[in-house]
Amino acid sequence: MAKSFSVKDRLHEQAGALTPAERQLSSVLMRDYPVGGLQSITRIAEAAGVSTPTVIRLARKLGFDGFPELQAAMRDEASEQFKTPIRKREGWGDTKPGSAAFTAFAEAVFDNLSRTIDRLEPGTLDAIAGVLADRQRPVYLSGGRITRSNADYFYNHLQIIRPAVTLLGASPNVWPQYILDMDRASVLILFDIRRYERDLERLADLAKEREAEIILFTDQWGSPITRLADHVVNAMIEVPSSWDSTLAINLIIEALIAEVQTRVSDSARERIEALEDMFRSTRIFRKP
Amino acid sequence: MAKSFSVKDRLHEQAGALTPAERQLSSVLMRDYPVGGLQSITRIAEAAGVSTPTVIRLARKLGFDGFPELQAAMRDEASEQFKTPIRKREGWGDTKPGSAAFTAFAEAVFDNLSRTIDRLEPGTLDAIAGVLADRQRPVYLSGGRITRSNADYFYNHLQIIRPAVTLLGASPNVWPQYILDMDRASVLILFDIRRYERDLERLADLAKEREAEIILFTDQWGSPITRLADHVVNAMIEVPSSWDSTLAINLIIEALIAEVQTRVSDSARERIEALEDMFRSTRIFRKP
DNA sequence: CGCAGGCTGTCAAGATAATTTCGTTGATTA
DNA sequence: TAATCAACGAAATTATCTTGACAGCCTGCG
Repeated sequence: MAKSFSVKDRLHEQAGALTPAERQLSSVLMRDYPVGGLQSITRIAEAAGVSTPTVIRLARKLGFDGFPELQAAMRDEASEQFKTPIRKREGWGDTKPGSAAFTAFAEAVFDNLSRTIDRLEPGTLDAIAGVLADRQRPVYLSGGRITRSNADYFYNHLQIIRPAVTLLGASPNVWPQYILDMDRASVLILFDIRRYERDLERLADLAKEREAEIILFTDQWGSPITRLADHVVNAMIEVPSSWDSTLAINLIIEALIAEVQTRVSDSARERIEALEDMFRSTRIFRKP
Repeated sequence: MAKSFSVKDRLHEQAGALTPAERQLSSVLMRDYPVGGLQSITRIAEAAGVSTPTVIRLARKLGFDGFPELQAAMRDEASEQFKTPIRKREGWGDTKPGSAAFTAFAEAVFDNLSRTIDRLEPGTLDAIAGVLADRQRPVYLSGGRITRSNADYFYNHLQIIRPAVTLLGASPNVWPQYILDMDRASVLILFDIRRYERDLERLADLAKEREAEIILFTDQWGSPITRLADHVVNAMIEVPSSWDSTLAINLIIEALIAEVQTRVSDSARERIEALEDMFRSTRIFRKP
């Protein structure tokens, strides 16, 4: 291969042919590219958690004679990029990641995330995490046409962390039997963003009659269920697209998963370990 | 080495106290600042036409312990200047959105998102959108234990936008019948993040044998499927949690949905409207 | 179950870099 | 014309890096 390829290019080109340790290393190199590669081989190896020979092997695989040559190449690239007067830097400034549309989209998402966080009531997450960390309380989840995936994602994790978690299926016909089981200890997590769905509201009504605690994830305008909910998370969902973005909802979900996991950690540890044993058939890569 | 002034500042500050040889050296350092200072002391000394002890004496005069410290300082400066504007994200300092844990989590997510974008190969999104916008090509999706939800989310939208979209179920037992249908026109979208799953790799193998085009969403380290994939998206997934974050993957998914929607928009419009009519007539939602 | 082969770390030798020591140079001054 | 001293580099010394050789480990296969 010709010398004109950047280290980044070469890494990507060889991506498929890299061994696990080399991938690990590659990701460290990319992390602070290209300046990160300008320290001694020892330091780089340490940062990546691999041995120094592995670094050399990667350098060779990329077509260099040895590590010093790789480093020289990266230094040249760094120097080159510093010389270009205006930030022609890829990624954001302009151009590269495809269209301007993508940049606009990404910026809207960033904006949504910050604004969603800003708008959160201080105690809300804490309260929700507290409720979900109580293993005595059965948890039910349901979502709308689109947000069903979000409910599914939340369910997926919760159900591993703690017992008594139920995902209400897509078809409202089967909901009543679950509703029958609800009581004041029950927790119902609902997702309802615009194009608010009547069925969900009815579900919330019935659950409230049985005094279940309702946690609602909705959009900036607020689903009608707001009036019934004990805890409400308003996420910003508008992006330059025909579709709404549920990324802000996912952010909150993931944060809650982390928090709930922490709170129930002792009791959950054995649960998770048991599960992992069962999943052992799938190979593990590398614990951080 | 008390203060945190840049090397440039220190050189300027000491300008009057420099000896001729040091002045010479200083000017060489400034010529390709700060990257020029990142080679070995020998090379720098040669370039400046001075001896290596002179370099060390200058480093000490500037307040460093030795040459390596000076070099580390210059590397940090270079690295700092390389950071993309978005990533600085100093904003929301102390907006008390609850715990410090949450703030840390949110910051990690922001970092993940921007780094994921940084790392995207320029043409990738474009290429993927192009493939998915071709309504002649049947699309199949599948994911792992956790990422199944992401696949589901993508499926949910794609299936509304265009025909011939299939979500492969949770149980690998039923995959073979779908694989039988695949050919060189088929597109297989896979999600595989760490704790890479063997079943998915096998699926990819079989699909590749039938010459299907494979689109892979994986993590920063890269699933083994990378070697088989025609398009790869590497998302950063590490957060301060026991669980990995798939938010960056979702960002790309949503961006792709927006883009594909735009490309097929004319033909998709009638499709969506038809669907909405059906939803309206059966019952459920109201318009926002 | 045992073997083959790929992956990766340990170790030690050889190479290079960084620092110290010390002597030379040249300018300044008595 | 010495004597002094800062500036500087050559060479020696020490520290660190780079690389090759080798061995352990895991995985896949018969």
